[in-house]
Amino acid sequence: MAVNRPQHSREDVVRAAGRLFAEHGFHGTSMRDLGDELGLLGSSLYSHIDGKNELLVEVIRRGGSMFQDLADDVLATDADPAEQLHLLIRGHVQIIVDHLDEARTFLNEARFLPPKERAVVLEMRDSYEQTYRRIIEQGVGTGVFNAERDPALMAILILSLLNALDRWYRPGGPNDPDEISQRMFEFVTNGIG
Amino acid sequence: MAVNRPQHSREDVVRAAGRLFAEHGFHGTSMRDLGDELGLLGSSLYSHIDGKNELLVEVIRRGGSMFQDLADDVLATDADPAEQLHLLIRGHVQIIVDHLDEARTFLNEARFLPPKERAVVLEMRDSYEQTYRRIIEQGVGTGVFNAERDPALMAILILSLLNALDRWYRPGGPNDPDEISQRMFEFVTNGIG
DNA sequence: CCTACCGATCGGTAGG
DNA sequence: CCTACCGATCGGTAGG
Repeated sequence: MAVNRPQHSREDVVRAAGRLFAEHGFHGTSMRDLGDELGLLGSSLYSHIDGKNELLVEVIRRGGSMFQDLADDVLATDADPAEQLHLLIRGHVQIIVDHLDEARTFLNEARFLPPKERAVVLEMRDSYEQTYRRIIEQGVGTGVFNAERDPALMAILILSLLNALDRWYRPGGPNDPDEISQRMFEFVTNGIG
Repeated sequence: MAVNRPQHSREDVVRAAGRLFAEHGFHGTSMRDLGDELGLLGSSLYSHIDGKNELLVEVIRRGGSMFQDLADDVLATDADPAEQLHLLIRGHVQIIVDHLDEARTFLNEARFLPPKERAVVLEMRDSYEQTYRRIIEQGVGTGVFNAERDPALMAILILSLLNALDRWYRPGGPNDPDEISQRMFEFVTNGIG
């Protein structure tokens, strides 16, 4: 009897894992759940991957690298600080909207990563936050921002706004991504006062 | 042989559950973990409670009712909209700081509630969000706020800011709660521009 | 609150 | 990718 032919790629498995981890959480998703999602047995997944933890690492790595790439891209422009902040906000919203599963898993499930990989994610987040902080500081320097009291806290608050999007954004909802980023940028620069 | 004497109250069990659910998530916490936390066996917990789900419901109910009470208290004042918003922000920050475990469980684990209880939480959140929206609308009416384009979205953005606090607040950290709420209020009203 | 369990489910493996 | 498992752990119960 020949071994059955694979019907799915490793890529399919990672994507399905992202979907389930985002919706039910890492500990709320069993390998059998994941198998069901793809129409095969839980045990069959091990021909594509080494273990459940590897899937979490892979999904979160994908999520994290998108934000990292965005920060690199924005820093590579010679736009002024206000424009760079606008680009960061627009890009961040776009990532969450376009890659909701990976973003949600990155934002909500990273604490369940093995210690070493978890440390890597914490460094990535810190570096990403520093990008915001430096741009704010530059904007304070040129007078376009008025946050000299605490740019580090302002960076946290802006990221709080952005990262909460994965909790209320619904595809096809009343607000499209461009409108959301525009309103967020206006809120960040002017508040509601 | 007499039955052993209880060393813990139901209250102890619920509080310990809040601690573990907040840190490891509902599905990342076993009844044996919870027993360990209290120095007894997992099976012994069932003399205090009916099941694991009941603990989740109870912890989240406590979290949610604090925010509900805050909204009621603030609406009962005859302060102007800006002052009411300030009170909401200060109260919300205080709740998260003072009851971090219940707040984190309420904010992050409610999706694992049984359907009926989950629906109750969604209603509570919606009602709480409406409180923010109405106060913003009133402030727009009196001219103190400038958000006539979308008060509903502004309410979401303000709550995004507030609810993210449970992710970065560390007891005894560099920012005390009063300072955090003050900076948040300034950010909400003026932004960083 | 413990002893002594229960059936179900977990992540994962050997072999084809 | 399936068959046929494995030991460990899960939420929970009966009885004292």
